[in-house]
Amino acid sequence: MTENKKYKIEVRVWIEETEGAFLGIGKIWLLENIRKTGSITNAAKEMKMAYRQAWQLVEEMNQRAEKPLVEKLLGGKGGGGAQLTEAGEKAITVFYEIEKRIKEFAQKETQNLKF
Amino acid sequence: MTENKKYKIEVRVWIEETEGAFLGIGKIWLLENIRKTGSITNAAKEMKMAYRQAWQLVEEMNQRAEKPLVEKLLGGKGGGGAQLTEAGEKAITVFYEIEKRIKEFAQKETQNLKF
DNA sequence: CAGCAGTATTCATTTTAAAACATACTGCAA
DNA sequence: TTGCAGTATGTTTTAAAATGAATACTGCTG
Repeated sequence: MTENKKYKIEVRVWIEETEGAFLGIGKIWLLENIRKTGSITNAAKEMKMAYRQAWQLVEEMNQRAEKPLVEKLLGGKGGGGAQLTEAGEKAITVFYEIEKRIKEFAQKETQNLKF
Repeated sequence: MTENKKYKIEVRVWIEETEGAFLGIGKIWLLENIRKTGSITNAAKEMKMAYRQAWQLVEEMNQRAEKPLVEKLLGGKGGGGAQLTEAGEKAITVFYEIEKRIKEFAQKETQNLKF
């Protein structure tokens, strides 16, 4: 009896805007970590990514969304921080909904793949 | 009247095997160019990629598919060449079919995206 | 007003991936 | 038996991306 390898379909979903890729799972994780930690600095540490990089991603998201997804607080108690706007919260929800539907659909296509 | 940016969903599809990513659109293009040109060398040129890289991709595909997708001919008239096996042809067909269905489904999800 | 913790920004360094280069090998055909 | 064109494979260069380090700034609080 021949041994059959198992193959499965994987799907990566992201949202494009006129200038190119706008929001994918990486930025969504960043948003979630900002929500969890209250700052870009700590979100970046959580994800073991450079603050600089995280800050740039936030900048890009904010500029290219119709309304900012992250509100940044400068100075003050605790030095400031960052928190999600309503639009930011919604972005997470909407992204995961769409991603879930597409991935579920893709899984259905995974019947009897052979190569 | 508020100006609304246009957002659309993009999807990348690939096939995974136990050891990780196995076959995505990049390798499919390579297969198609091998079919078109009859050799890895010329397929690589067509795609402006290094021969070494193209050769490694073919190697990887062949090892991880149940049966080789590309048959390589060593030496002889014209120095040899490469051509698709039946499994290689089928891989292209199957991949595009799956990708098409998933992308079509994803497009339907693109109604009224707002961020 | 000095300390603090985070944001904002520039510059140098490291890491990584890709490409380029170099050589050996294969087997037909002139 | 030499040329040829492609495969096979290791080494070196280059280019791109991520990281790290350094510095200024912000505005509350003791």
